[in-house]
Amino acid sequence: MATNAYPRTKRGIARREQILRAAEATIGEQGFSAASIADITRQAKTALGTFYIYFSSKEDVFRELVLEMGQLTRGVVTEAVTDAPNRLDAERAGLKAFLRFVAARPSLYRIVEEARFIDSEAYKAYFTSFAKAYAVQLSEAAAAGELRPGDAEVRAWALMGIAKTLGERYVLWDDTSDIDHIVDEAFAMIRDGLAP
Amino acid sequence: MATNAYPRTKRGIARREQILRAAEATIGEQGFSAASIADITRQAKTALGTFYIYFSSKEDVFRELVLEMGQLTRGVVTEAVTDAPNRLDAERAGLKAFLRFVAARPSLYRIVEEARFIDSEAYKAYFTSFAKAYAVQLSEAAAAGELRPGDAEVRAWALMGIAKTLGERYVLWDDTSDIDHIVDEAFAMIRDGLAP
DNA sequence: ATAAAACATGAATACTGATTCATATTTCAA
DNA sequence: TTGAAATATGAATCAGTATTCATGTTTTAT
Repeated sequence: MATNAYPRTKRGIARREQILRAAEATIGEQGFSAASIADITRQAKTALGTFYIYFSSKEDVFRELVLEMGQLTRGVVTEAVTDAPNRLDAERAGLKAFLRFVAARPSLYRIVEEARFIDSEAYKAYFTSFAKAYAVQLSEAAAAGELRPGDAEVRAWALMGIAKTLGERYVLWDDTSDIDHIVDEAFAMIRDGLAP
Repeated sequence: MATNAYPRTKRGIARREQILRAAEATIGEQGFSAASIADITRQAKTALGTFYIYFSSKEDVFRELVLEMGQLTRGVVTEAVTDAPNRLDAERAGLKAFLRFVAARPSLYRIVEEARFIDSEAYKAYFTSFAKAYAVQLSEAAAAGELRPGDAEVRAWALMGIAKTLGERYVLWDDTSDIDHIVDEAFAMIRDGLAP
């Protein structure tokens, strides 16, 4: 029926979740195009048609995963940052929390990045909204004298760029590295710059 | 014949180039999956089958475009950096040259980013090799006292992350912004850090 | 207990688009 | 000039897979 209706029974709720997690794993590993609905339902141990009871299309699950990632990342970073005594400490804590999250949910992270090519609106919305909130924090911190003055929006995007790229390189590609070391080095640069 | 042989006549050389440029534009705009061979050859004003005289598959043109981007970026950045008096000036010049290049060849840039999902080996090779050369520069500059000491590899990836993300946000999404301003703000952060 | 609503199934449908191929045309070395 | 090699053509082939649907099974409200 391609209803994408929310399930009304316990069984339904569980099935939908099964399929969502299978989609996360399958699409995360194989990529959006290569992952077929059959692959997803096979992994979820359900029949092919069951997929369409809960999702109206492949794009649809994908979008839901991107949304989910948005909420999770925001939650994880926000929580990590709450008890930081100042903005610079918050930056370090936020970066570390983000990289840990990438390590914990690599598939979800890859999906968000692929969203750029599958559902660019969702991708833009995700990062633009994140950047906006981020810039507010940076701006306030600068006003409070906790940061050197500067364009908060450009800074927000630059800092997100650092986090994204380090996550890809040192967590997705090579997860044996010591995250703490990466965070320390990157943070030193963020705090003090490269000038001697 | 799916030979992917290099052409032997002037006409052949010109045709191959036509198709390559059409592939750059078409794949760059629509993305790899959405861009069909028919779209590409239509744009190149050739017959569908002609494509397979010069390229063995869609992946094949794609890979060539990624390679091409690698050479061009390296060339552009290297040249921009040659007559910088010191490493910090080189960073600024390199960032500006990169953003200008993204503005000049947005399709090529999008293709490289999509390579992560289409031909991840080519993608990894491209960035790993770039990062390696970059890290050498940073390392030597630090040894010469032009930069504060620090992990050159992490720095290289962080700096590449800044460039990539700013390129996406301020050039691909919103090319009306003033590139010089973006470069100045980002560079100030790279040089001096965020600490007050 | 029972019927209506939810949910599950997987074979069949439908469509897209990559790749091939038999056939023409053009180029170029001898 | 000429014919062998290169190049051009686009209809036909072929494979994959997203989505539907007719038919069962399970759950839940009464």
